[in-house]
Amino acid sequence: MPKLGMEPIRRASLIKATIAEIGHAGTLEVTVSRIAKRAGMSSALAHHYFGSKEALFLAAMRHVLTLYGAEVRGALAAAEGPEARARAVIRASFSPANFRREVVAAWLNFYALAQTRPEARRLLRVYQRRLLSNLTDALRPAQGPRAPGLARQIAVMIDGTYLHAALGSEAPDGAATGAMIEAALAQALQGGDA
Amino acid sequence: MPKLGMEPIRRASLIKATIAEIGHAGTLEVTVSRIAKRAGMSSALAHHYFGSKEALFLAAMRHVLTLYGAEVRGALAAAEGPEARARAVIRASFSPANFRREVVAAWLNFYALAQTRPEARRLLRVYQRRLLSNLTDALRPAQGPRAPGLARQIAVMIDGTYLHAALGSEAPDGAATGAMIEAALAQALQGGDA
Amino acid sequence: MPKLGMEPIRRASLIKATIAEIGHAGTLEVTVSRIAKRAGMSSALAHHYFGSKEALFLAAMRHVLTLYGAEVRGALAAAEGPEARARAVIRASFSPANFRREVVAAWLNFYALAQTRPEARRLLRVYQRRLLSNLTDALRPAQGPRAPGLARQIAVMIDGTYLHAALGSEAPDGAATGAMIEAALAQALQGGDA
Amino acid sequence: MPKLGMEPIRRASLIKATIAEIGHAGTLEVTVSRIAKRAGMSSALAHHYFGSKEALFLAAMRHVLTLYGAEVRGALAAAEGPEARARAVIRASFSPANFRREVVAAWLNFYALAQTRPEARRLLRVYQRRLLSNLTDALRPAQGPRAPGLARQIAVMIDGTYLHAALGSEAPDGAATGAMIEAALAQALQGGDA
DNA sequence: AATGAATGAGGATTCATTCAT
DNA sequence: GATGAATGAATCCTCATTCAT
Repeated sequence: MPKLGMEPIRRASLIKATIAEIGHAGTLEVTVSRIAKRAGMSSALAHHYFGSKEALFLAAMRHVLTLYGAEVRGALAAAEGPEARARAVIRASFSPANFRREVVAAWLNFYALAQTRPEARRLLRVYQRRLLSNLTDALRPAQGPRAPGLARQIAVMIDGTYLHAALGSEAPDGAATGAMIEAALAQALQGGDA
Repeated sequence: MPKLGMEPIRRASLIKATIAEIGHAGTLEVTVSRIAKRAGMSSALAHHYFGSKEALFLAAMRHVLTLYGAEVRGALAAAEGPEARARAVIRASFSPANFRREVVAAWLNFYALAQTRPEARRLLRVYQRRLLSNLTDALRPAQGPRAPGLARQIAVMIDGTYLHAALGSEAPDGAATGAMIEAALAQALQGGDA
Repeated sequence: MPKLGMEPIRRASLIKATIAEIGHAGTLEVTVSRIAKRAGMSSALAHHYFGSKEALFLAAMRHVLTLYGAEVRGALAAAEGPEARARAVIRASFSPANFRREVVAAWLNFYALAQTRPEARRLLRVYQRRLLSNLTDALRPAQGPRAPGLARQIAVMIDGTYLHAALGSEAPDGAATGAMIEAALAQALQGGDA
Repeated sequence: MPKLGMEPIRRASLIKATIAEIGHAGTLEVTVSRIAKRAGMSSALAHHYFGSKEALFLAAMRHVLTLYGAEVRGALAAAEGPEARARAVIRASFSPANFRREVVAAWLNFYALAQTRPEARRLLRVYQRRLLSNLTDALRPAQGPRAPGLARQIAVMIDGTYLHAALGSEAPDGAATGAMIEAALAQALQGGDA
């Protein structure tokens, strides 16, 4: 019997290395060799497991989006009350795990990738739609017909914040950023009630 | 017979072609040859005028940012009253000239470029700072200490909207988008007054 | 529990798969992996049994030539009289077993292989020599000194026909082809007698 | 004004080098780099002029076939009388220019190539058809309905001879070979008349 | 016996850039 | 000013082959 069960380990290593490398370089123009080296293997093995550079990129995207989705789901489960649910989504978006320089850089580059690769675009669209529906569902009980508009507004602010963070030089401050958006939300809610 | 005064024309052609090509490809991975061909000259000439691919990209960025800045300035000059000035900035951001698929795609890619190239980063920072100060200045008379926060909120929404637009499949609708942000602004102002 | 006696079975599978794969691809540029997969095993096992890709190719060649040789011998044994013996050789060359698209393609590629690999060349030479002596022996009783020339003429026609068949789009028609050569032979004999 | 008119020179060099390299290696598995080096340039330039390895191979094939066609046409023009015309075709096929080890090896590999590449197959088919019609036309005046069969017989012998020559170790002897086929032809004609 | 794991070597292709004219 | 010519360096990808289990 041969050495077995390496595949999932290698795949995970490669995905992690891909995100790290893209984050580090700030570009999608990273070579498969670099990624493989960071993951501790030959580039040939990377191709063996993923078939192509693009497939590797897409897997990395899927991974980031999956992690994010899981975090949002977890936060939603723990939240009680509509407003709390909306805040939970925001907070998850800026949790330390997601809102790291590295991941933010990768995220931005995935947006760029989505311009060219249909599959990447599809993935991001799914993410957007889910984010939007999560927010809308959370806001509807209290805001009724204003919910979709508010949800969009918040979604746009989350993405815009990522964009800004990608430009900052220091490590992005998730807490502060989240607070800002939550404040905007609070104000919006308050304004609406007035 | 060397044609005199060709330089500025050639440079402009190349910059325009660069933006068009990046917008069309949705990537920075466009070749100098393609750009040059679109501009109706040899790639060698492109190098002659700009020295390197990177320099050409930066010039294109500068061009986009300059156009945008001019538009904002124009709108500001025509606006009367603080709120009108804030709305003017928003509207300029989504004017037909700026908020085209092509330009949006280029813009997004410039953000990605800024991750790697300090000069690109510098340019985008200047743009951000100016946008922010324009908005803050416009809002301060009526909002006082709330102005910076509101300004940041709007700025983030503008950028977030660009990001979203880059993902959409149809031509982005500047009017609708601008209206959404203006509505958010109005609400924020109203909420603040309450 | 190691299965005993698998070796000959595995080897035969691999040889068959090699011919099939070359025939199917029309090239020697088939990978060991593909061959092994077609034979239902891992490429590592193929190497275990044959040591190298080249050795596998040579074994496949040997197989084809051996089959052909057997067929010729069988036909000769059944033939009575000089002319019948010559016709038997021709017929064997275009028997359904040998004159299949797949085998013809492999055959042609083996000729190409013989350009580079001495062992492959040696094998083909042996085949040629045998074919020639079979024909010569068959023709000598009736044709005397003309036998060698006639034999060569027929041999050349057989090989040329394979070449043509390799180019045809439909499955090659062994019966018709053999008939043509036999007719040529008959004419030659008749012409000689005249 | 730049250095001009290199293209045809380079293309010719590359085609010549391709044939030489294939002939020398006896395989299509020659690298573009080797070909380019033999032609005295970088492999990048080879790609610049031909676009791909396959295109280069096809151009080389076309060249060989064109040369052959020209030689046949020349020989036909000089021949007087039906039989002489048929002999001319044969002789041209074994002229020193065409029947060189190198070219024969390339020829054989082109046949192998034709198994995979439709364009290569098309080219060879054109060659075959032309050869056949040349021979048929030459033979019809004297042989009438027997012409097509005879033509095919000769064509097959020509190709078979190339195959045999590819296997020989010494430089192939065009004169002797041609003579053999001509003898076969003569005999066939004589036989037919009988 | 058998195979998944792993890689080194190599090859086609691309491209920014330089240069001679 | 302008360009065809030319290339070095890189990158993705493939594959025969080896090895540990």
